[in-house]
Amino acid sequence: MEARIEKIKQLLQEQAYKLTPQREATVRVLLENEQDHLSAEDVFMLVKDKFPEIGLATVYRTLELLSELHVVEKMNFGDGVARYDLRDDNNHHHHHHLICVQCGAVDEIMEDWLIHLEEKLAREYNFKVLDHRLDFQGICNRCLEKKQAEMRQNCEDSTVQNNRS
Amino acid sequence: MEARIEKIKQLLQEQAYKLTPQREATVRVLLENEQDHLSAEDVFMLVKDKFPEIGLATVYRTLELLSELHVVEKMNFGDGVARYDLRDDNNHHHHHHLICVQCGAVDEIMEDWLIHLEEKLAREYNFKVLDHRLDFQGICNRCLEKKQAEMRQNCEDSTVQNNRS
DNA sequence: TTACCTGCAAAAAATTTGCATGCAT
DNA sequence: ATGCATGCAAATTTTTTGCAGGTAA
Repeated sequence: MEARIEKIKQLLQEQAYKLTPQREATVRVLLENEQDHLSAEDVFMLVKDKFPEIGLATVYRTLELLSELHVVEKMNFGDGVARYDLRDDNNHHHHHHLICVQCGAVDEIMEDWLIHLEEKLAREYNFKVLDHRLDFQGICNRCLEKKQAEMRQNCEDSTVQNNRS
Repeated sequence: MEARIEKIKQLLQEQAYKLTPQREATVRVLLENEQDHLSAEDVFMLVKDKFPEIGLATVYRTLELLSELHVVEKMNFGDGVARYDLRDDNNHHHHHHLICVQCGAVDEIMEDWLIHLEEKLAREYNFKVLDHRLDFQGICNRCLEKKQAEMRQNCEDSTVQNNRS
């Protein structure tokens, strides 16, 4: 944690930016919620707990800055708000998203399945890939299991009823 | 074209919606610009040419409706506006996007490269895929060629200068 | 100092909603 | 007449910007 903050601090300083207390608090919130996909408003409210006098605009400006430095990635899952994902130490993101249309959860797959597709693109389409994004919409394992459990339950119920009648 | 309008009309009527002149004009604009990725505002301005008294809210409502019926897909490319993509006749979209970070062009690849990944997801992650989205950010062939041409030009220029001196 | 940073408030941009009216069945 | 649809304007939501003051090298 401290090491990653240090690294981000260096990155900022290389470009003559400062890691101000507000920026550090923002980065800490992002690190502490790395698996979530927080909106600017989410980040703002979490930062406010530690740093009540911060303004929303500062959070926006910080996220914008971190986005330019490729420390975070600005994403849109189609719900009208931008969400921010921390990138890994090499400023790469090798994950894909599994978006559950039932419960809204966003899970991640930490593998990169697209390397050979990127090569294919360079070769066949003359497109130089700098980054990619892969999202799947569907039903997550938890919702599937819940549904299966319900179906089992219904089945048992009807068995009981059959026995009764 | 007329056949596809007819199909959409049927889809609407199945759900007790009407294909009003405003809605038809909107759908026609989408069909005529199928390869583009129009924003609501874009659609509004194009529809206004044929149907000057239409309101922006109606366009939004129509796009929302078409989106619910899976006639169009609402997409976000991260520039703050929602864009709308017509789906094919089976309400599937088998395309991926090539987004040029230089000129902003959005090209499409009309193949589906993810079928075996979707199988893998079902198998290994117990995730039921309903839809997916694959975008690549990078530099398109046109910008690459332009850059290459410029480099050739620079090279020739310096040769001339070398000859002169 | 100088240039960066901040909070606040106002502005801008995108989208949604309320409402009176219109139109088809 | 009933209920869906519309245009307009107002409201909401998300994000950006202007500005006056603060701060650290």
